[in-house]
Amino acid sequence: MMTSNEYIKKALQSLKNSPLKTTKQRVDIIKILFSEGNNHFTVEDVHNKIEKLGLNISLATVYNCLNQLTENGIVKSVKTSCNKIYFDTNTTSHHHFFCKNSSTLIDIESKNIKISKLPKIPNGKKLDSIEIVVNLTE
Amino acid sequence: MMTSNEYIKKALQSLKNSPLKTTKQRVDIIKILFSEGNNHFTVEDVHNKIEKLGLNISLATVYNCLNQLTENGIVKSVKTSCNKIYFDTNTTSHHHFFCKNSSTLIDIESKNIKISKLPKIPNGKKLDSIEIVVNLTE
DNA sequence: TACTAAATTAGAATAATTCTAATTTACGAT
DNA sequence: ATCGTAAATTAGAATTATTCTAATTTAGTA
Repeated sequence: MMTSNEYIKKALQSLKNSPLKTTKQRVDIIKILFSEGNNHFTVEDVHNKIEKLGLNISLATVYNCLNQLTENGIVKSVKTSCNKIYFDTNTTSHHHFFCKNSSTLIDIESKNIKISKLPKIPNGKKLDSIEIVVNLTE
Repeated sequence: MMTSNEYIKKALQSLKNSPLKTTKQRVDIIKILFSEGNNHFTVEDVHNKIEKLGLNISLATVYNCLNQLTENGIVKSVKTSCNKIYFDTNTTSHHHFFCKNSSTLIDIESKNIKISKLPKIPNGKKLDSIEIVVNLTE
């Protein structure tokens, strides 16, 4: 199990290895995202934390930053049956519980869910990814 | 295999059996939705067909109608990794291919996909539904 | 230290959807 | 058949999430 500092360090290293510049805003956002290890955030969540910390990062930057971290494999984005995009600090292949009442995501490790039969992929297309969401109620 | 008229008749009967009133607009929209059997529509798709047919149904009504048909089990709604809600005339339990390039949905029959292992449902929650989306590229 | 492409920013723009409040309609009761 | 009423429809405003724009600032290389 990694400590939160290790998660942050690792993510900052990925940022350095990416073509993205290491700006103050990106470092602050990465610290917020990875301060609790694997976690899920909406843009709103991140922006709220920024305000609470007294940091001054515009909403546009939060969007830009999260999108670019996603494009560069530092976080992952997840769409759910509510209308917001969630950003996931767990970039390994995995699936999700989604609780409709509380609008929260919970990771399902790959090894804990198994598909034993898949349909034939339509002609001319190729498999990109399989997303499984197990919807929960309270 | 049902004919399109049979699909329409069946849906209109479900409308009659529901607490919803049988209005001209709802009948027109059901005819559009079910005229090709199982199919997927965005609100925009439906509204375009309405315009093309020279019908006069406001966008608000299309939204209201599709939402209420969904609430009453006459259609199903599907969220995809693009940001639109799709309405699905197939109300049986099934899954989807989603082609990211063309933004199209294709049904996967329940029997053609099988989950052989499921994680433990978190305490205090209960299983609502499992949504599997097999994302495709061209 | 200076240069330049990239990043940040505020605010406008867009896109999908929902809300509002006035008008119209479906349909059960008369 | 007609009436009364709750439900449905409507146009347009409002909201929500997100992206765009264009001016300013900054990171990192030369």
